[in-house]
Amino acid sequence: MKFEATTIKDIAKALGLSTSTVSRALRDSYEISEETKKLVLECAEKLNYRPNPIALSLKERRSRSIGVVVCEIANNFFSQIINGIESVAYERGYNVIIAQSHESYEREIMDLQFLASRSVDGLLISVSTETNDTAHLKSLHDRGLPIVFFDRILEGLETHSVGVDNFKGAYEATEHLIKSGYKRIACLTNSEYLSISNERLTGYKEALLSYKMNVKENYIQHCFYGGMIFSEVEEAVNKLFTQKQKPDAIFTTSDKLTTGCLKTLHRRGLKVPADIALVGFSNSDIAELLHPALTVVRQPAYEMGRAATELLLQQIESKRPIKQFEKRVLLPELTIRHSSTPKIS
Amino acid sequence: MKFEATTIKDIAKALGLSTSTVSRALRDSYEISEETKKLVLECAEKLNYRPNPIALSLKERRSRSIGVVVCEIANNFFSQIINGIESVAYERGYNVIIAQSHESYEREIMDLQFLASRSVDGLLISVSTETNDTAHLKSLHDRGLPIVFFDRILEGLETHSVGVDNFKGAYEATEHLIKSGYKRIACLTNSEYLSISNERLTGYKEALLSYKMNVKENYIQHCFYGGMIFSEVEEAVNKLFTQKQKPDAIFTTSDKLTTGCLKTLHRRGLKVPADIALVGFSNSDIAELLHPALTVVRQPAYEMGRAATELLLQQIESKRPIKQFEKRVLLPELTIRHSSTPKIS
DNA sequence: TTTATTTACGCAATCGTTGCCGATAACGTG
DNA sequence: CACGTTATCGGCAACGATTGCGTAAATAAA
Repeated sequence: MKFEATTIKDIAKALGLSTSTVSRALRDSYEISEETKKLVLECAEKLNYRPNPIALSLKERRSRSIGVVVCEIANNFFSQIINGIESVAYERGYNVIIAQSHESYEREIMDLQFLASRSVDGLLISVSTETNDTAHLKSLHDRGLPIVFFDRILEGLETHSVGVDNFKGAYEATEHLIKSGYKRIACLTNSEYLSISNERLTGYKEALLSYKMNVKENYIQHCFYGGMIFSEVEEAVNKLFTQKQKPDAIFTTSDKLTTGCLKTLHRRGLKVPADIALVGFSNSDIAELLHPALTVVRQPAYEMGRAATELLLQQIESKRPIKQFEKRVLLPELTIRHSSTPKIS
Repeated sequence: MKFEATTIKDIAKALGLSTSTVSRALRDSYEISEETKKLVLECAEKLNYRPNPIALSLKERRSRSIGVVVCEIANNFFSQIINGIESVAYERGYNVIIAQSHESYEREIMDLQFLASRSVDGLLISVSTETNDTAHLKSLHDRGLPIVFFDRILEGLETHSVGVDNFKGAYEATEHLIKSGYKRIACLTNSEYLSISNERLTGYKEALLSYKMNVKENYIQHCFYGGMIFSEVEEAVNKLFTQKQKPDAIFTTSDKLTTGCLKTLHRRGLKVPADIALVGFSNSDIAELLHPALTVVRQPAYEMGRAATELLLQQIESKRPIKQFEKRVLLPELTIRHSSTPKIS
């Protein structure tokens, strides 16, 4: 099964011209007479000619495609990010090739191999939870592949990056719980490898300290796979309830952790917020429909995707290597709903 | 900024061989001595050689990439589908290029242009809600581009297709409402252009008729943009409540319609299911956490994506044009939760 | 020893496009 | 008339990899 498209040769043959002339006529070169140009253009139209991007890629050594690596597509936050990425890429005539790491370092390396071998012009990546070194990225980057980090950012590689103010998001969420009267606030967070985990965790801790509350390590649970595996979340939540002093609120630091946590609380028959309050990072657009309506920290995912892609394309299309790298930080937004209703005590 | 990869020429030069010999050695041709092969292989390893897929594409007239057109990525159902698509494509060494139609016919045509010009080897498409003819697809299909429909299937084009038994899903959902004691069951559905809408609507109607209940046209509301635009859903729901006989249950036929409907009911201050029951198609994985826990018809989205991609790749890689087309129909699953609790009357 | 066969490799064309150079004709200039 | 200029166009090579064909050398067969 082949798909035969008309080439510049077909036009040349039809008009008795050379391919060079046709090529130039199509690119509106000054060397070609208006008459010939018109002929060529008409013929191209008639034969429905489309330049072959593959041939162009080969010649120009660029593919006009960018690679995107995320842990999962089926995740509100990332699908919204991809939406933003796709919108800019589309505007600028670029393909988006998507790969999922499924939170596996090994798979991430395979993804990069794959994307590099497909000659992507640039890379947008939110690293997997297992990733704690930059070796695999560095080798590509050193060979000249533009890379932009988004969401999960790795130190040790000089590139652009786009994220949110994780500290602020976490601080405000925790502060909100404190101000709502909660005294024993636990935190469910991702792998310690991830920059975002640590920033959010720090925000949580700082908020507690600001209000003269203790940071209890027992109240901090790490879920290595960040909610991708439900049983892990369930176990972490259960651990929180083995404490002598049971927490009266939980702050969760990612989308799947938040929903996973809520699910576990439901299964344990706990009432939110009566028995325990819940505030979490989430980009679900039905947070208000949850039981109870969820207080969430929402990230501007679409804008993050757009910003990251703009930075990447700017770098790809830059004539000179870029030395000055930008770290763009957007603001998360706290939306207060019922899951953190002020405590009655 | 360029990304220089090692080519077959570099190996040839390094070893004092011709490119043909290197090429053949790498492909383990019988014409090359074991000795030379070993040299070449070692050198390729050392220089970290990766064949340039663009050059291969140009020569073999295939790009090893497939195009996917959906209305929206940021939608549970479609992101799960894409997950399935990506999994098969990755296994088989294909790229996935994603385009969104945003439910616009015009945008869909542009997407197809774009994908065709990027020389995709095949196309997976769930048409936009505005699409009601096959002209744009037919011209590509006639020129030999393999196409597989999924979810939303268009008549008038002989291709493979993958969907669910929409009739059954809708029938069972409606039947469940009937058996739960609901008497005035309304239906919120998508554009009449879409095959899935009609099949689901028919399932709804047939269920009513089977139980000797009237089909009231006033109880059927079409949302042209299928929930993509919230205000449309809100308006449709509000219309249902202007009836003299207000409905006591709503059946919604797609993911965003279901959540949009629930959101509207919340805003109107209606209790579900006490004031009105709700059952809908949805692939949200937090349906059980909604208020109330939602009774849903869930489609095996991941499997649909996998099946569609397998059919497409089979067609792409087939030597002879395929004459016999398959319509693969998977089974949706009804999960009963609280939003359709038996009526107390 | 001569001829046939095998082994192992190189040359060149090809995919579609463009850049560089060269060619040709018409025309103007001194 | 000789030469330079300009306008228009064609030929060739190259991007990276594959492949049909040709061929030299080595080996086997006659």
